[in-house]
Amino acid sequence: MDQDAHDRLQTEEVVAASSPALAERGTRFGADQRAQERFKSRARRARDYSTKCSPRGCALCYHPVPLNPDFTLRKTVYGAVMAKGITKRSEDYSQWYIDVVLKAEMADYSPVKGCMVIRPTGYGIWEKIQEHLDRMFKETGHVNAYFLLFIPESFLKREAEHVEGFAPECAVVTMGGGKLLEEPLVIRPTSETIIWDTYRNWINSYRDLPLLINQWANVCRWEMRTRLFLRTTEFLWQEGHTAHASHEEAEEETMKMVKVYQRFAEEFMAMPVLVGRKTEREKFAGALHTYCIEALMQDGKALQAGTSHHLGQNFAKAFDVKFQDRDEQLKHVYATSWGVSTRLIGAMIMVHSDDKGLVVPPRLSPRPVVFVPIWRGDDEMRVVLDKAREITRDWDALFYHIDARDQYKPGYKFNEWELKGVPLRIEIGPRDVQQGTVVAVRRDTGEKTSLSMDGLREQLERLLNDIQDNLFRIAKQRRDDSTFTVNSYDDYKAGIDKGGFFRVFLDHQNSEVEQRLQDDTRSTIRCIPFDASDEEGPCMITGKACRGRVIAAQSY
RNA sequence: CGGGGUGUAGCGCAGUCCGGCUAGCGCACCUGGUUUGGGACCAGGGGGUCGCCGGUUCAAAUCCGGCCACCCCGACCA
Repeated sequence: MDQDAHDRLQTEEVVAASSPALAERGTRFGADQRAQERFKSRARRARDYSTKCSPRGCALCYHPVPLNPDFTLRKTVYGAVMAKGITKRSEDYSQWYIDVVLKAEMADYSPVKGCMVIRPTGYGIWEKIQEHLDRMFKETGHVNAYFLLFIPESFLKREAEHVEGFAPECAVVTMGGGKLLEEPLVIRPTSETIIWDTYRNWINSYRDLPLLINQWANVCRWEMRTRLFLRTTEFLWQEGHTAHASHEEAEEETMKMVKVYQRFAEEFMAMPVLVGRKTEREKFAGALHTYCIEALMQDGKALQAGTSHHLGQNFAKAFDVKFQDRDEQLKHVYATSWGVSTRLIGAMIMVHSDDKGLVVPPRLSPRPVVFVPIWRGDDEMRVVLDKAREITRDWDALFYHIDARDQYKPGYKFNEWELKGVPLRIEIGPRDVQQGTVVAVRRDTGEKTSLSMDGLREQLERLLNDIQDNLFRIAKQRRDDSTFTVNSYDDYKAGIDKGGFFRVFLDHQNSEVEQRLQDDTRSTIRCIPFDASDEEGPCMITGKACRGRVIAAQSY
């Protein structure tokens, strides 16, 4: 079906389907004539803007009550001027971040508050993250499965701490098919409950253990304040959920996965991280303890980039998941869960990017090399493009891209690809063709080098490795330069607003200490690092003797 | 929920005080031509319920009343 016919069909169906239904619902909910008119116009607008609007599935057309009659769509920002107009980091870091996300076309605002559209440039990076992590999960014995989006409300209430932690930020579906549901369905904020309810049926014997499953999914948490990629109402993530026969084995798994995250962050994202344990206050709702990786952004704020939880027997008890052990006893299983999300994309941006735009580490780049051909007139165009195609004939198609667009001049393309963070740009013009060379330009340093066309692929791979290493080195240097060791609370208060990780003595078992820290300084204990020394000292707030320094910082 | 800001074409804005021609400008977009080693140029063209509702008026983007949305900064929070 051609697009026009498709649109016509949808229009007719939507109007036919929505108007009577709306009118009926309007009556049912006691809405007056005007509200109905408004809602019809809202549905019409939704139809106009949503070409995918299916008469059976469109949430906008089928919404039972016009929650907000003056519904308006958010403005979108794409398509206009590119790198021009990126706020400098030094001027306004938050605005810089937003500018980079929007202008590099990573994501866009959406008609729904707090939600975003992940555009191909951003989604391509998520796919690379998935590709590498998925491999690492499978290499460590995990398999993928998919559970469900909807969680019966009662499930969430089964684990006391868990429900307390998540209830306030849950979205709940109360209607389906035009009728009130028997039991409201929570849109998953995380899947422990539904998964453990399922695991009960899958686990009988110690021979069924360990059960090592991962899920790639979307989740929904109704946050008060959202930021592109860092905290959105709906986001994408992976959540691993494992079941084990013993506490020790679950602990080993929890530790193993936080280390997988560390390796991924450092080797693929070129992002150095601290690895450690969360305090009681900061741990996952329902866990015995939580391990995490913490990264430092360029503005000196910390960002939690991944977590791994030892859930003990809490969920097994709440959902009655037992197995018969070798000793013939019935025992509750031990659980872990671990996850990273599209927040990692935000981390990548804030660790590596610069005032010219995005900087993508080569290993996260969907196409790390872009050719910008240069020509004068049709003859040269043919020669240059033919040469570029000849050079790349045997290359992996996902290694490079030839930007043959004729409506932009090379200079424009240079800026555009820099804005989008492509690690390596290859300039190839008539002179190069004659000399058998190309010019390679690194995104990280801006350095230009002339390379021979012979063995170009290998030279580029070397360069990419160099860029990857360099990005990590710079990020690590910055992190180390922004990590401070202080002993007095006064010194801490004097320094904390400037950002950075602070190695301090704090009585982290006392939640009042953390509360006071937060009230005084808007900072928190990010983690109790694994590699903390045995050094002893007085808590900088209470003076109580502590062993080992913790990491405190302001955070996102 | 508090503070600040903004709603006029896809984006950025002018016009609003002091009501009045057909609502402008730059970028982007379309057509044709010339260009192309760091954001090209010329000519022509398309695109706007001025956030929404109501009021005042011969006449409202502009004045009055009400509402809504979004962004930023806080508060809150895995």
